[in-house]
Amino acid sequence: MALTVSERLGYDIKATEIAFMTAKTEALRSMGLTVAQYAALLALRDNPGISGAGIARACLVTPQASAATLKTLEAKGLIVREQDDWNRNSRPNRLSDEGQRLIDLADSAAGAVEQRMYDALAPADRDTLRRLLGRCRAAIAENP
Amino acid sequence: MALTVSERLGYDIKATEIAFMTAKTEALRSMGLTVAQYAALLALRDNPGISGAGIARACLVTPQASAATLKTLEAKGLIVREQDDWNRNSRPNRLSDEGQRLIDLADSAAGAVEQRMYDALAPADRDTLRRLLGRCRAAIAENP
DNA sequence: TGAAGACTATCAAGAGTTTGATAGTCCTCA
DNA sequence: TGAGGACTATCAAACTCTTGATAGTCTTCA
Repeated sequence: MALTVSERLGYDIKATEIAFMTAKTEALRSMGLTVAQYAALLALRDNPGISGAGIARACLVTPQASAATLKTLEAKGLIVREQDDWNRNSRPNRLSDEGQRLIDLADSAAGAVEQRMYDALAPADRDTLRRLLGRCRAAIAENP
Repeated sequence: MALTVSERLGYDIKATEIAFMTAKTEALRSMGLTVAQYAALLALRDNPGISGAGIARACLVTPQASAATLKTLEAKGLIVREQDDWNRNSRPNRLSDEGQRLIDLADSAAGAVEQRMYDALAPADRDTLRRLLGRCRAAIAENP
């Protein structure tokens, strides 16, 4: 017997993800950043010199998607794409001064959304939510 | 003080949503349906005659996106787009026989993913998860 | 040393979605 | 009755992401 729509947890998860994206998009609009660009800058701030592929993993997107984002960020002068001296096939990325300034500003705006969500839940609730979502992912990953 | 990445609940929510989408995409691949098409057919099965705008709301996408999906489904012969006799500006959509057959088949496959997630959680856990996600959405919606 | 495997970067093409805008239709209330 | 507001459908353009494929580089191990 199939589950009715209201019984499906996927709907709640998707709705929450969309609400989250919408709020962040709104918060970042005035500074001309997309959510993807913000996420890449954030990963870059926390991991200076990270590769494009590393950013892709951190942001849960494909390497191609992150490459496109980095291209845009470089054109905006927010990051510097180094050429490794030892001539390797990797291009470490770093924030420019302007990028550093902007990500701090952006994180004040978009991070506030996350912060509201964080503050709305007691520490035990946060652990519970994380744990339940982890169980969901584990269940999804099971073999059919 | 900004939250560290590991403290951010948004990451867990996004990761779960992606895992869910990936599993459903995989389950539907063999029958040539995308997740968006599956979702539209499901909304249509549960609400015969629903409008395109109604499907958009049910699927949490824009009316334009649902219109594109319906166009594809009509071309595949899975739905019938009626022209309201009373000449209104609405086009009720219904499943064709083939569409009815396919959505049942598709829901066996993709619904199983949802079912695994459902079965992995005790009833109390399911309520808790839904309630916590609801609190997150409420917090996100608050005024900054 | 040399070959296999894993990782990184990038090009190209296609699919799907969003924003923005236009127009017809229905309902409500003054 | 008639104007306003809400809803529906749809066209068009831009954007982002994905899949698919190619090629260079690093590491490991026989």
